[in-house]
This record gives sequence, structure tokens and C-alpha cells, in this order.
Amino acid sequence: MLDIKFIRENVDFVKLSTKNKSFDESVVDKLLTVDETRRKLIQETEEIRAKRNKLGKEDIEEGKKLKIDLKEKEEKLEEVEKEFIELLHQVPNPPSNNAPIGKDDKENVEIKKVGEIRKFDFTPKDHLELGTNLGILDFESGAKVSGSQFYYLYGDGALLELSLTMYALDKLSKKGYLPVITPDLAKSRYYLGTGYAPRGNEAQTYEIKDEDLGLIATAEVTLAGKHADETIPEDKLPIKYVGYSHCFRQEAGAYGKYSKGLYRVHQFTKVEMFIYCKPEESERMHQELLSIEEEIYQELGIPYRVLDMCTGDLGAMAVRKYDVEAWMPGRNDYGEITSTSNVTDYQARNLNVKYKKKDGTNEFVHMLNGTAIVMSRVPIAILENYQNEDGSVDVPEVLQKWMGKTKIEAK
RNA sequence: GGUGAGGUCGCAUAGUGGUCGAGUGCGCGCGCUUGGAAAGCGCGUAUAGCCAUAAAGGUUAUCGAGAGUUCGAAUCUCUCCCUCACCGCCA
Repeated sequence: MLDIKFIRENVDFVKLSTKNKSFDESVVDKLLTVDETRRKLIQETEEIRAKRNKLGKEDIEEGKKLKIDLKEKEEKLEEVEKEFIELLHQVPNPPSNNAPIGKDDKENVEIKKVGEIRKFDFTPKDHLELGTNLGILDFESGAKVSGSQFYYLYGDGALLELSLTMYALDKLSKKGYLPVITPDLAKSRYYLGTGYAPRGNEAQTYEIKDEDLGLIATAEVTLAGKHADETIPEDKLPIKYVGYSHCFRQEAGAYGKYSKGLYRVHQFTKVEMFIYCKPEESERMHQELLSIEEEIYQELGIPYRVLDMCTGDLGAMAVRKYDVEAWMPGRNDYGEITSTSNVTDYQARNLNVKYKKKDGTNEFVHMLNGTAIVMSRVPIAILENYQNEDGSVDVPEVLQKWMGKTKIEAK
């Protein structure tokens, strides 16, 4: 959420940026109206409390009267407060001045294309066919045991996932990121408030019956929650994590040719980068995350392009966001494989994460996240880009060390 | 899952209905002292909201969380969370 004071003092700016993010800017006026009522009620309840505190045991009858008045005001205030918080959460983080202005994903800006798209002298297969034929990928058993869009990995398929994981953790830890294996389940405060600010009904998460627990949709949830309600000493920043977790998404109603096979599944593994830093560092950190992502895909030898997300496609939290899309021959198109966001202090305010400055004052930290490798979509790109005519798949050089082989072949 | 103990200001502790936002020690900051330091002495040392604002200030809330009893709750009651110990179960 934003600072209500900031909204009060910059009404026009907040309205404009809300509109630029393709959110309904009328929430701003609604919020300010509720805020005024709220403040009036706060004053009134405080006056009553102050009277009560002064009264002590002087006049118990008067105290009883105050109690009734107070209760009435408190109930009203509670109602208004609830509405206030809801509206406040609906105001998105204003986009960076550098983010391209646009309505929706069609207006994202391609900033670069890297790598040469391979020309096949045979008809390339898609990853589903390749994986199934190689005996390393099995959606049928997944459907049988867990339901549609679940899968099994066997042999080199399983090894490929683990090799990618090791490759990513190894690389990132050498760059000063602490590898973290996080819980796959989190309390609602985190899985609701962290990753996905309320924007309509998020039917994304799986929840545990009768428990305040849900399966995380990304390790961003657990990595962001990790320091909730903490004040971090300035000299500890930046904190850089590379998290490993499983991710669970309902993906309700997401079918079609573009969500074939591993592209859109209910469960996958992901290595996610996450940074807590000082406000003045966050832009630089964001560039660092993007450059690490690019380095990974260059090393893996996968052609990709980088998109600068337009204001309308940033979502509520990000001020700027880059997606890396990998070339996927099976769809003859690029497909998203990473996303890195600078959410500045928006998430930190939700989760109450501050840092203590040298001068003794506290300020909210900036938080950033970025995908290193997602074990569902990256294997798509590897299988499809590295396939041979006989259906075998070459192992990218940087993974050979972890795979212990140079080629995936049918047994 | 069961039983028991516990969760108070950075840390350690005191505090069983109003005089408690909360004492003491340690730590930390500033000052005095000193040739300098230590010790000693003095002062200070939370966060958030609201009001006011040039600044000072005022006020409310916060003793794991929430609800309740009460004119009044760190203190009494209930629910939950977490920690520790033992038992059970389990990889």
C-alpha cells in the first residue's frame, strides 16, 4: 500500500498514475472521503478516552456514561477503518517515470533481442512430444493421480530440473545471494498480502482446509514475509536471497494452445531472486536482477528478448517490470520465462519492513524480485531449442557438469 | 496430538485491578570529570496514528495476537499463535 499522507498531498499525481496503470482512479476520491470521516472519528474517540483517563476513580457514574459513548464511536470507527484499509490497498504503486505508458500487455516495449533463432532443417517437435517420447515427461500419470496439468518427471527429466536448480543456486551464491529453501506453505497474511495485492478475486492459491495456510504461488511470498515486522540495521542492506521453492497455482480456466504442456501447470519449481535494499539502491538492484537473468539465458544458449512492461501491465505493486521471454520453437513464438519487478516500498509498507538509518530514523526498505529459473518453462525452451531430428536433445554446455551427460536420449 | 512451563521497552529482569508507557541492571547516546581513557556522576534512550506546526507541543494506542469482564486491565476470563520441556506419532 501507499502512504496515506502521500496520497493526501499528491492527489492529482496519484489519480493520474492509477489511471496509467489501468486501475479505476475513482478509488482515490472514495479513499479520501473515507479518510476524512475516519480522522474525525479518531479524534472523537480519543477525546472520550482522554476524558476517561483523566477521570480515574473520581466519578464512576460519569465513567459509565463515557463507556457507552465510547463503544458507539468505536463501532463506527471500526467499520470506517475497514473500508479505509480496503480502499487504500486498491491504490496501486505509481509507475516509474521510465516505464513506458500503455494500456495493456500489447503495449509492452521490446528493448532487446538476443541470440539467434535456430533454423531447423527438419520439422521441430514441441516439448510435450519430445519429453513424452524420451520417457522423461508424463502428464498422463499426473492427470491420473493429481488431476489435469500435473506431471511426472523421470530420469533425465528429473535430472534436468535438479541440474537447472544447481546451476542457478551455484551461480547466484557466487554473486553474493544466499540460497534459501523456503516453506511451500504460508499463512494468509503472506500469501494474500505479499505477492498479489487484491485486484478482484484471486482464485490463484490453493488453501488448506480449516487452517490459515495456503500453498505459495512463488517463493516471493516466503522471502518477502521473512523479514515482516522487522527493522533491519542499515549496514545489513542490501540483503540478497536466492530462494528455492515449489509454486502452486490454480490457473483456473487457463487452457488453449499457448498453455500446452509445461507452460501452464498447477505445480512447478522455481528459483527466485529477492532483494531488500535502501531506496536509493533499488533502481540499480533492478538492473542487476535483469542482467543476471540475461546472463543465465545467454549461458544456456536460449534466444530471448527483454520486454519493458508498460504502465498498464505492471500490476498494483511494481513501479517497473521487465520480462524475459525465451524463444520456443514449439509455439514458434517467444514465451515468458522470467519477470523482475521493483516494488519500491509498496510491499514493505504492507509487511512493515523498515531499516534503521545511521541517523537513527527508520524508513521502509525497497523490495525487488526476479525469476532466476522456472523449472517448467525453461525446460520447454531447452527441449525445443536443443532437439535433434531423431528426437534426442543436446544438453546445454553449462548443464553438462550437473547432468553428467551431453545428450538426452530415449532409453 | 497430549501434558506442563512460559512469551513485559535492544538484552536480562521487576511488576497480580487505578499512583504503570511501565521500575532496575546491562547496552547505547550526550554531557561533566580527565593529560587521555576507564571508573564515577548527571541527563537522555520505543513505535505508530490523530491534532497542531515555523518549532516546541498535545493526545490516543501498543506489555505475543484477538475477544471479554470492569468506570478503569501488563495484571482477571476465554480463544488463538509462538517458544521450551516431557510423552505420543512420524520422514
